[in-house]
Parts: sequence; structure tokens; C-alpha cells
Amino acid sequence: MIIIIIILEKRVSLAEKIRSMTRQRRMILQELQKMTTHPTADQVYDMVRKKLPRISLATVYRNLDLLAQDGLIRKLGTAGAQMRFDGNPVDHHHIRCTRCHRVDDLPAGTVMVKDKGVGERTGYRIAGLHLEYNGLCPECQTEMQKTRV
Amino acid sequence: MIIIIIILEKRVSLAEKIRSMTRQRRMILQELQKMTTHPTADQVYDMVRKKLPRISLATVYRNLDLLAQDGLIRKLGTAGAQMRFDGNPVDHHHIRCTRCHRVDDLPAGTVMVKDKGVGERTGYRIAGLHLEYNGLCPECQTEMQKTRV
DNA sequence: AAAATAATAATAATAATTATCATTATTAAT
DNA sequence: ATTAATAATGATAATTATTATTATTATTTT
Repeated sequence: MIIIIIILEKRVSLAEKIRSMTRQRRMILQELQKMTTHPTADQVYDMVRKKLPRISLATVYRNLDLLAQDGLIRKLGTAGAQMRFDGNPVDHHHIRCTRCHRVDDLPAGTVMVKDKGVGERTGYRIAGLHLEYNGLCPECQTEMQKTRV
Repeated sequence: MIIIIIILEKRVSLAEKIRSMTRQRRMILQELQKMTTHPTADQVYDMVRKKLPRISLATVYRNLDLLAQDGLIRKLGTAGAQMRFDGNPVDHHHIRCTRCHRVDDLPAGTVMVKDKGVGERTGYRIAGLHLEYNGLCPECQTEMQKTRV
């Protein structure tokens, strides 16, 4: 008689893991959806604290991140990253790798931005614009393939 | 007899103040112009240190900032700022005030981005793009007028 | 040459974000 | 339902990038 014992490191689930919607997470989402000001994490914290006074700032940061991962909210801009500098002051656009964070130039003429009355519609006195693509760079694409099963 | 004495807080020059090009500033500019990698401040620091071993990281930060102010180099992205979150996950663009840093939505249909073969030309697997205008918001425009002489 | 101004190097301070970890809550298994 | 396993939280420490401070050195102006 042969007995095979398999010990799994983790419990296995065939279905995709669904994140549990905790009171805190729900409240953060609710409050953020009410605001149209594109708040910072500590501004969200201040709002949520009125409803859940014992919530921690770390919980707010963690959940904002998870909610963004799940596509329920968005992070703005390319902030969070470290500042980068370009020795070429002539207007041009960039593309940034989501994995290794390297930044490349977009060849001139690759993109065309056409706007009509941004200043008029927003009331802003326009100074400039910033356009950045993001994706997986060639090197990281091959790296990803190696890692795949 | 009336004697009027005017004591100026600063020496006054009719011409625009021209920043002196120090050895350190020149070297930072030179090295940055050689690099096409859009380096971070500490990467510039590492390069420049090979030539000027006694230079300080703070000097690198300071001069990168001044060089950007003078338009000789560029800062990338909207980093440096604090991360902001948007409760609306639907694709749309933004405009940010350079003075008070508030962020507003751009009304749908204000901007059209047309690109041809970004993936093909760069080798990246494109995931998305981020477009952000910047300028002076209505409130800051009036504030600026008040401050004017 | 002397006085005034500006820039630097070294380092301390700040501020935003992330990591740690004991405790509590939630989910799954028996 | 009870127990075991997993995940999330709150509190706080740690980290990291950047900015501020300051005594000293360099550069300009008078």
C-alpha cells in the first residue's frame, strides 16, 4: 500500500481571491466617491475619521492602494515615484515602465494632442501639459515570460 | 532742507539677475545632458561625483531645481507632489494649479489624443496614458492680481 | 582691497509613505 | 457550532526623498 501525503503551503482556492469589503474599506470608498476634489490620503483620512474615529492613517493608505488595484478608484499622476530629470529641455513626451520604472522618450510625431478651449472651459490660464504613456518595457516583457509557468 | 534717506533691503539691479555658472552647476548640466536615461537626483549625484568628488547631494538637488527654473533642463511628470486619489475610475484627464496645487477634471471631449504606433515604435506593451494640463486656476489668478503693484 | 552677496558642503529636519507586529475580525474546515 | 487558518486593523516605528540650516568658501560689486 502506498500513501501519498501532500502538504500545501497555502490553502488553495480555484476561484480568484475576492477581497473582503470591511467597514473601513467601504467607508473610504464611499467618502472618496463623494469628494470631487481629488484628495490626498490625509484628506481622505480626515473625512473618514468623522465616521470611524478609531481608523488608522495606515489603513487609509493601504485601502486606497487596494481600491486602486481593484480598479474602483484611481491614483492621479505619476507621483509617488522619485523625481526624474531630463537634459533635453525641448518639448517631448515620455513612456514609463510600470515594472522597472525606466523612462524613455517618445519619438517625435508619435502623438498628437488636440484640445479645444481647455482654458475657456476650466477658467485656468494654461501654462503647459504633460503627457506620459506607461506599459511594460521590452526587457521586462522577456523577464515576465521567464517567470511564467 | 529736507533729507530723504532710502535704505534698500537689497541691492537693486535693473538688468535681470543672471545666475553665476559655478563649476558644480556646469558639471551637473553637462553630465545630465550626456545621459538619456532621465536620471533621478541621486543618479546625477553619482555621475557628477566622479568628476567633483567633494560635491554635496544638496547642491545637486538645488542646482537641478535652478536649472529647471531657467529652462535649461526639465523635471518629469507631476511627481514631487503628494499622491492624490479620484473616486471616479472612468478615464478622464485633469488640470492642476501650479500655485495652490488643486486638481480639477477636464470636461469630457475637451482633449483628443491621437497616437500612431506608440507600442511599435518603443517596443513597450502599452498599458495606458496619463495626460495632465497645468496652469493658474481662477482663484489664484485673482490672488495674483491683488499682489501685483 | 574691502565689503557685499551668493553658493557650497555637511548635516539636520521634514514630510509622505511603507513596514512591522500584536490584536481583532473574518472566513474556512471539521 | 467550534476550532483552526487567514486576513485586516490600529498603533507606531522605519524608511526615503527632499528641503532647510548654517558655517565656510567663492564670487561680484563697489
